[in-house]
Amino acid sequence: MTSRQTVTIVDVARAAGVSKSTAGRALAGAAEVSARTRDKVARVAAELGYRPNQLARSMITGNTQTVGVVVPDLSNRFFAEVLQSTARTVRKHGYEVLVSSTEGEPELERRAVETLAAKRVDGLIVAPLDGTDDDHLRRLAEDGTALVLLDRRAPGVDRASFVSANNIEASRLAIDHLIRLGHRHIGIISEARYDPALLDVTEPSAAGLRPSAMRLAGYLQAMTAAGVPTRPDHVMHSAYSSAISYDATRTLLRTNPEITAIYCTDNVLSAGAFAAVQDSGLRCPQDLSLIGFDDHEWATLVRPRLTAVEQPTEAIGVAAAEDLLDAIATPARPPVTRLLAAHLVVRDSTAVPRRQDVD
Amino acid sequence: MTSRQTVTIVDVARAAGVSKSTAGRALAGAAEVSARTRDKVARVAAELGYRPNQLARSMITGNTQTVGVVVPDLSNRFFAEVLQSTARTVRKHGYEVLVSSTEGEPELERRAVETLAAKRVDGLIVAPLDGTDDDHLRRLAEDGTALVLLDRRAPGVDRASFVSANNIEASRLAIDHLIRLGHRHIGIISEARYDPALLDVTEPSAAGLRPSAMRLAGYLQAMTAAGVPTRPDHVMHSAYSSAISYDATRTLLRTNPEITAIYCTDNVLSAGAFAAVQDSGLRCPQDLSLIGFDDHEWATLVRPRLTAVEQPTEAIGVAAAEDLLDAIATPARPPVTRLLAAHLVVRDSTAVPRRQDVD
DNA sequence: ATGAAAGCGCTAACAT
DNA sequence: ATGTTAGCGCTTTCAT
Repeated sequence: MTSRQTVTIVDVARAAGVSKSTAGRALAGAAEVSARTRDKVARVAAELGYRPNQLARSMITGNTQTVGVVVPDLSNRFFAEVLQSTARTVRKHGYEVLVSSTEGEPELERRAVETLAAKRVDGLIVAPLDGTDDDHLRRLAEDGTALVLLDRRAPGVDRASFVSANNIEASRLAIDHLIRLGHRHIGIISEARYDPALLDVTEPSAAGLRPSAMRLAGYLQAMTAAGVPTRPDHVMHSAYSSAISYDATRTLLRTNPEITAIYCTDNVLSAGAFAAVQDSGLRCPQDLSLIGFDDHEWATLVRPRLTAVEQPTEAIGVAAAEDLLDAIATPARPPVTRLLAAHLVVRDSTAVPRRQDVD
Repeated sequence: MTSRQTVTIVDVARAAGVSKSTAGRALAGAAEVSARTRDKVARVAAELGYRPNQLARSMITGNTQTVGVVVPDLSNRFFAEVLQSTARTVRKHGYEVLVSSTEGEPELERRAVETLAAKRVDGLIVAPLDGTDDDHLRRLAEDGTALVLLDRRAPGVDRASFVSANNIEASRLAIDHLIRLGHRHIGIISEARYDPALLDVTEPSAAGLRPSAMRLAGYLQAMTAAGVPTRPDHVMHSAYSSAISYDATRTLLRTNPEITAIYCTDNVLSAGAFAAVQDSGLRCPQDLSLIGFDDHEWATLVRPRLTAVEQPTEAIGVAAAEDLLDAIATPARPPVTRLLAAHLVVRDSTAVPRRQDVD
């Protein structure tokens, strides 16, 4: 057979000599069907290669057993691993995953959400971009679709749960470590830009700030709390690219030679920063300490081994999935916020600064 | 509104004062609708927050604008990147991706394929596991569902296209490089086991061999072609795990001290092998050359920089997607095979062996 | 325990 | 240019 013509339940019913409804009941394993007919129907269905049409079923039941996952970048290890653990978790509960990568474009995110909604996913996990507009998400949540925000809260959207690492605390771990070692001039490579207002962002889940802004806030706050003055020129902006991070790091080191430590606040930026330090002529950690972000498989392969702040990636994926399933099962349930703790893995790229710099 | 109660086309039609079909035509942008009613319907639809039900549409049109992607491991960088480029490619043509990770379990693969088929995906890209049974895939293809096999051919399944790197050629690149440098005792870390029959597998797309077996075949053939004897004890088996690869590499080096070069044939095995070489006490590349597989972001971060065989990951994802879309558009079209060339990136982990070993 | 009929939301003939 | 009708394949009343 080359035909895409599929076997329907009517074909099964006819071949088994029963009505369509009986066939349906038998296939569903309903109790009110005689064992005889149930076997007969099952056998005939197998012979014919019957495969139930989930679309038709969904039309009636109103659920598709499918959840959507919308992330900015699937080739980013963080999102890839979150997707992996999310997919595993929901599958155990009978759900599949429709995935969409928005590649940093807000318009793609909007369309992805619309498309998945049109496909009637039962719920949606979205790591929203920093676009201006969150209408598509708000509408979705208000229509009653289960929604979990991942990694970044969307300002106008209540009624959605939020799962993320505690990014303010994550930065504090890194900065406290450096300050304890004696560092006073600590640079940061960030996707966010310096903004004194970040000093006041204390609630790590409140604002709709991007993770990078949260991490910058944590840096500023930890410095300030320790009595170390923050300097705008020590906050180096970099776009979401390893190559750009490389340049940013080189520039930071060149223009601010007093810096004895660098904290890099993102997965993809860490690789560029590490390479830049290697090429800078400075010895790490003797001349310069470096802290990366996220767990890289290369953290223990490079020399010096990389000290890094690691997010509980898998736990985040599981938490997002579980909360979504919960919201699907109990629509009335109020949204929850789950901030998971990051931890600092101290390896060899951080040490006491060579010369104690004093202001 | 907290209700999941959705606005249907009937609601829109009624509010616009037209019939259901006119509303449908207007929404679809059909030409035979007057500009006036089209505007009216569009306005009313927007006001009501109407969102077309793609399920209902699919019931009629017979296509879901969705393709399935089934891979063994989403946290493997190779599959993550293939998924990324596949998703991007199909999205440009109006398709979304249902993804499933089989985590190395054949039973999960079978279920995933069944589930996606029940959801009536228009086509499927599958990187099949090495389970014994390919019935689920054969049935799918014979039912006329577009099917592209990724990375590994499934023996019993013709009527499916095949997209992969040329793994035999990939190994030849690595081994020729080493032999040209003067190596005669070259070990290999492989997920496959030594098998002399692999010497005869010349057609890189014919057999249903796993990529690892193909790469081992390429190793054996390149050695033999160069007149270098192959030795079963130089073929070191490792399971799919970086830690196990570490142990395998250590063992290989201990038991076969004559080895001057190691070729590692897999993504996740490469990290373990590199760490093992670091810890072995041997200097790389002076005492031991190492070739890894796939492009790692750490290849240029470690010292020595890693020489590696790189697959055209993105091109593979695009090719798989394009072929699938082609097969969907032209069901009668015969399956095609696309073997993309890998290339060797020579960095610093390979060099002339210290002592020329002679047999 | 089984069958007949209704209908999920939409598109696609077939009218007019 | 618009309305009417008939389904897509299934589940779910409602009968019997």
